[in-house]
Amino acid sequence: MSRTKARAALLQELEEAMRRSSAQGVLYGQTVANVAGIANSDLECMDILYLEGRVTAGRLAEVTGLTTGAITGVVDRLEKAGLVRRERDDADRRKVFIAVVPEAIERVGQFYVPMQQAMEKVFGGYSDQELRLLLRFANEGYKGVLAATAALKGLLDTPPEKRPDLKLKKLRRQP
Amino acid sequence: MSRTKARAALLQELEEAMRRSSAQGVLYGQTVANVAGIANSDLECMDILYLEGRVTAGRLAEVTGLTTGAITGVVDRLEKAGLVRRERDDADRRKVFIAVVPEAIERVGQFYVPMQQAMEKVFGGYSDQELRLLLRFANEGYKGVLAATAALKGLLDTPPEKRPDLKLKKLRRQP
DNA sequence: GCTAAATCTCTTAGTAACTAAGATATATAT
DNA sequence: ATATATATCTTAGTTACTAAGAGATTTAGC
Repeated sequence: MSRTKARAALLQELEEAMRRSSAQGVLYGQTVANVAGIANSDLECMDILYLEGRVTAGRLAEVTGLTTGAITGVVDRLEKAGLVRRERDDADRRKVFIAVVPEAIERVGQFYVPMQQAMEKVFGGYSDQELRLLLRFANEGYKGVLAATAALKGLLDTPPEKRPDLKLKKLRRQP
Repeated sequence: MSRTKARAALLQELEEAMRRSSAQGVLYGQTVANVAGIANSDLECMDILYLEGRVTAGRLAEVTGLTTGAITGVVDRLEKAGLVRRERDDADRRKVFIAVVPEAIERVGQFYVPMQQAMEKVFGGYSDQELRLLLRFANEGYKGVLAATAALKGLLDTPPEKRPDLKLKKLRRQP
């Protein structure tokens, strides 16, 4: 096998391995939501709030791709559960900031313990230098995925008849 | 900063970076479903079918965590869209295998092109040896996530009053 | 072999969470 | 000031989900 061909094979194997592990990551998230007894979108918003801190309802809609109406429902449920608080912005009173209540971090975070333990075990098999490489990849990968998401979203703005549409939604069973 | 403390900080940074990039990965998947015009679960099943090949309806339910009734709906939509075919097992006629129709790979796969391109660009910055490290990590990480998912699912079998429940579901807005 | 239990998918009825459109409240621009 | 824009919420209708159970087929016990 030639040098470049070996690399091509490596890249393909890597792509599949990443795809597989990220698919399993999605399933872990679904399981967390399930065990915690909250909707998937609710957990996703908690995750965004954890990473971004206090954000507006509109920002949640933007990031998750949900409508603002759907976000109202998400925040209603999370607020009623005592996980987040609505905080009106005094500078611009149209805005509503959503903030995680302190104890919620722990209440939700406990369900990530199995994942953290598994990851600590995996990381244990790597040297500091190797971990730094993984960190570099994680950061670059994040930026790559972010760019890819933006590129894909661009397709939504292209005229629908000009892009291939699978037309799967709004299908009802045959009588 | 001491040697071990440096590693602890590195691990924490790594965890956050992974969490961030995997969250963005979820969003990419949602965007694909959106652009393709199919439900999230439908795409998830297509992904499983791509990775595992021909699988039974029951296996899809097991892997996705959906009920078999929900899978019937997923497969109905995918079949009507011409992306999969139901194939009754002749050896055990209760079983229904779901198989991706050949052209569907391309029809769905096109939406992963932006991601592949972004990843190729990222991978370009790594030597073969480094890529092999990433591959090793991806494989070990997959196993770790798989184990973590199983561990978390174990909580579902523990008596609900014995485990911390967020009790968020089935909440309705106040009148 | 024949009956009972188990297994696999599908059906049905009801529910939760979503979208689309527009209402409301506040902010910005002319 | 008035008009336009922005941010969230509300309402009505839709979609995809669950729970429970009905077929259809297979496996186990006698």
